[in-house]
Amino acid sequence: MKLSTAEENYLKAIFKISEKAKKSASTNAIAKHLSTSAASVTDMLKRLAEKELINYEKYKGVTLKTEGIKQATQLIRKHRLWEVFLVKKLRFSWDQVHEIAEQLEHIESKELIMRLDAFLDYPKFDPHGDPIPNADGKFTIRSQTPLSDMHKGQEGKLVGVKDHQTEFLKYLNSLNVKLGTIITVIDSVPYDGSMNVILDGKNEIMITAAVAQNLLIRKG
Amino acid sequence: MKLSTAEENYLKAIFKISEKAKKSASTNAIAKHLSTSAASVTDMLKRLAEKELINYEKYKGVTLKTEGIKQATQLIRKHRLWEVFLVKKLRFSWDQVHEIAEQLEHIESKELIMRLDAFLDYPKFDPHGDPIPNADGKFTIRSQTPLSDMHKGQEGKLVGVKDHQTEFLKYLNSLNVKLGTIITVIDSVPYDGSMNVILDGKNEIMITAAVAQNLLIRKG
DNA sequence: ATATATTTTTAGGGTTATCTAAATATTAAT
DNA sequence: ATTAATATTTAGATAACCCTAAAAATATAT
Ligand SMILES: [Mn+2]
Ligand SMILES: [Mn+2]
Ligand SMILES: [Mn+2]
Ligand SMILES: [Mn+2]
Repeated sequence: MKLSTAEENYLKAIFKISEKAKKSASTNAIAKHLSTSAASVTDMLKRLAEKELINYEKYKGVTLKTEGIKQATQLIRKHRLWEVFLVKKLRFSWDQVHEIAEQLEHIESKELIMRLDAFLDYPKFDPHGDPIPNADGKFTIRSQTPLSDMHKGQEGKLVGVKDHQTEFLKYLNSLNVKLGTIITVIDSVPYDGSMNVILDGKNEIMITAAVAQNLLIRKG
Repeated sequence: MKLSTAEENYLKAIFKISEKAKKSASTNAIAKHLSTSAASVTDMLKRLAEKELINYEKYKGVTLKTEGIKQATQLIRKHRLWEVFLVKKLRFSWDQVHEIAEQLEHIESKELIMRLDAFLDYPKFDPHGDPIPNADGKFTIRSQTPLSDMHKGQEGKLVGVKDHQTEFLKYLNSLNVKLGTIITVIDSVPYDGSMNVILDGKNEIMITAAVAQNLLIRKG
C-alpha cells in the first residue's frame, strides 16, 4: 500500500505515542506530537481507519492494525538508517540529523533501503542509541537504565538518549558526553536528584535530574 | 524561497525544455514532459508567475526568471549528485537511479548537499555523463559529438548518453557499452545510418542510427 | 483570406490536508 | 448527581494540485 507523507507521519506518531504510553493514542496527543489541530487529527483518523490501518472508534483513541504497525516500523527503520548515514558517512553531528531524516524517511524504494543498510554495515542502533528495526520489523532489545535510577558507585556505558532535541544534544556535546562514554556515579543528591559522575574515568561533572532522566545506561 | 515538489518539478521541466529547444517552453511541451494535462500546466504557470519565478504571458509560452533558473539549476545539481551517490556508493546500475533521484532531489538542506558533494569528491558529471552544476549553478562544458555524426576511422570515448530511459540503458549494458568505452568507427551505412564500431579495440558490433544518435563521444 | 487544425485557456469539479469556531461527548470535581 | 472542565468531533472554509469538457486564441493549409 502506497501512503502519503502525511499518512506515514500520523502512523509513526501513533506508534510512538502508544509505545511510550503503552496504551491507545488520544487525538490530542497525536495533535500535540504533530503540531497540528485536533480537528485535523480526527479528519485523518477517519481516513486511516477507512484504509484499515488503524482501529478507531469515536472518542476512544486509536491503535494501529497489523498493516499500520508494519508501515510505522518501516518508516522508523528508514529514519534511523538515514540518521546513521548522515552521521557516519557525511559526518554530521548527532544533533543535526533528525530534521533531514524526517524528510529522507519518506523516500520510497525497497532496493534503496536494502543497499543503504548494507552500505552502513547493517547497523543495529542509530546515532541516538535507538534500535533500528530489521527488514522484518524486529527491534533489537537492550537492557538499559536511566542514569537517574542508578546508585552511588554504579557504573555503565551511555547507550542512548531519551530526549532528541538539538538543544539537549548540544548541551551533551558541551559536557563531552557521547554514546559510549563510561559513566560512574560518585554520589546522588536525594534533595534534587542531581548527581556527580565521572566520565571515562577522567573528569568529574555534575548532572541535574532532568538530564540524568534522559541518559540511558547499560550497566556493568 | 521555499518551493513545493510540484513547483520545483515544473521549473525543472521548463528549464530542460527551453534548454533543448533554445526558446520559450510551450504549455503542451510542459504537459507532455510532466505527463499531466495542459489545463493543469496553465494553472501552475499562473502561480509560478505570481511568485516571480517565470515570465508568462497568455498564449506566449514561458521562460524562467533569474530566481527560477537558480532553483531549477540547484534541483538538477541535487538530482545528479544523488545519482552519483546511488551508483558510486550504493552500487546501483545507471539504469536504476533516475526514479530514486527524482525523489531525493526534493530533500531540502543546503548543508546536506554540501556534504554529499564532498563525500563524493566533487564529481563534475553524473552516471549518464551529464554535467553537475556547481554550488553557483555553473555547468562544466565539454566538447562532445553524437556518434551518428562521426565518420569512418574516427575514434573517441563515450562520455554521455542523450536518452536516459531504462530500456535504452539496459540495451547498452547488453552491448557492453558504458561511459568510458573507446569507440572506433569502422564504417557507416548511408542508407539507414547504421554503423559498425569497435569497442575498446576489441569487439566489433553494429549499432543502429537510433542508438548512435544517443551516444555522445569526446573525439580523439 | 477563409476554413481547419492545433494549442491554450477557462469553467466547473474532485481530493488531500489543513484551519477556526461551534457543538457534543467524556471525565473530573464538587 | 449535577456542574464544570477537558477532549473530541462536526461544520464550514481554504489552498494546492490535479482532472475533463468547452471556449477562445493562434497557427496552418488551401
Ligand atoms: Mn530522529
Ligand atoms: Mn535517532
Ligand atoms: Mn536522472
Ligand atoms: Mn543523470
